[in-house]
Amino acid sequence: MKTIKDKHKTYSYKTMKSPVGRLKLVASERGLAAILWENDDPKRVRLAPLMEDKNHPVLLEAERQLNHYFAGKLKKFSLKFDFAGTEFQKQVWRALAAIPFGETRSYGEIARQIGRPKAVRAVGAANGRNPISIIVPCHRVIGANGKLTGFAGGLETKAFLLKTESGKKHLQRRSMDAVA
Amino acid sequence: MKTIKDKHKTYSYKTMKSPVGRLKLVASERGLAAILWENDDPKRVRLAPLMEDKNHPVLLEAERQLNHYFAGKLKKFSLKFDFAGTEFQKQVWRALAAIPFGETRSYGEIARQIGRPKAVRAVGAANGRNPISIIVPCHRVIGANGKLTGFAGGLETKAFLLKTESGKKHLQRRSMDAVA
DNA sequence: AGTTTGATGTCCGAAAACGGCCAGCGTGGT
DNA sequence: ACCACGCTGGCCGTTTTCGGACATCAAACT
Repeated sequence: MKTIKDKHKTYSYKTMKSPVGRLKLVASERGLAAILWENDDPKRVRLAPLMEDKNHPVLLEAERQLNHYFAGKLKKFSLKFDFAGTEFQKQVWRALAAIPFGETRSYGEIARQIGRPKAVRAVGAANGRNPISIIVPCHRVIGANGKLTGFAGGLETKAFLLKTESGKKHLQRRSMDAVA
Repeated sequence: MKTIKDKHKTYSYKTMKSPVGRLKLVASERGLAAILWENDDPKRVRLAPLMEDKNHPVLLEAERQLNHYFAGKLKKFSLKFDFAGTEFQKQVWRALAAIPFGETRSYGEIARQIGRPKAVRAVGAANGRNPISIIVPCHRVIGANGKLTGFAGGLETKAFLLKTESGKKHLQRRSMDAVA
């Protein structure tokens, strides 16, 4: 039984096409809440009541910036987020958002950065729960050995995104090789 | 850790004095949500963000009716409720609300009434979680043998309320004896 | 007349499982 | 010596699972 509907907040969503497949953008009145893949595991990011709203200002703006990004014309997103998660998760996600275009970090680096050097696997888990794909660039986090380990949108997509952003610094090349 | 604040609904509350101690009335825009005892176990009824609002119309009306009730001038409350609970719990609570002034029911009777004759203990549990004390008269539910078994506001209060309503029918007298 | 037993929905705490990890070793090949 | 691998063990937040405990009561025992 157990039929409480408790997430009283409701979200608006709209979908858009992109080079990495159809995306579902989700927002509340407080900001962008999620970007999900077409076949995203429904229990990876959990959001209660969704209502379609193709004209939600936040969604329109997010779509606009994404299009620019995929066109190679935008390297830094500028949007308000409405994260729903634990304190720890939000710390991780904020750290992710700070990784510049074209660079990568290891899970350990993120762990150290948020002051929990040993919470490495936990960072991995939080990464996997990042609700805002692409814009909060969890794809820029790779193994300390340069290997691409996991990605909700599929490893090919992760590789594609990194390749698109490539020509930069860090472990970029090696990670590309690692997935090939 | 684990610090998600998820109950996005916010409630208004105000307190009032009564013959059974200070009460805290809580309401949403949809109706009365709770009436709690001064020293109510905080985990008995859980409500997220409370904001004091002494002029909330629902709260004022509830206070008015309660005062009339304690003055012996009101036997039937008339208010909109905003229950937060499982389907089962809401069924129980609705059944409670239907018990007339001055009468009592056993946990088993309630169980049968909602069509789950065997869910007797579950009814007891749901009773214990009744958010709206007094107005949703969980004090009118007693053991099949007439004993007063439990009450968030204390058994004395339960006895007091029943006594106040007494002079009616059913197991009333016996239950009074049972607690003495 | 007491005592035991089984059925029921929900909550709570404890414990275990589960990851998008990684440093430290040991091994085996050059 | 060096490197590339792979295995191992420990680390950590979150999720899941599980075992009781309840505002009971009729029926079947002792």
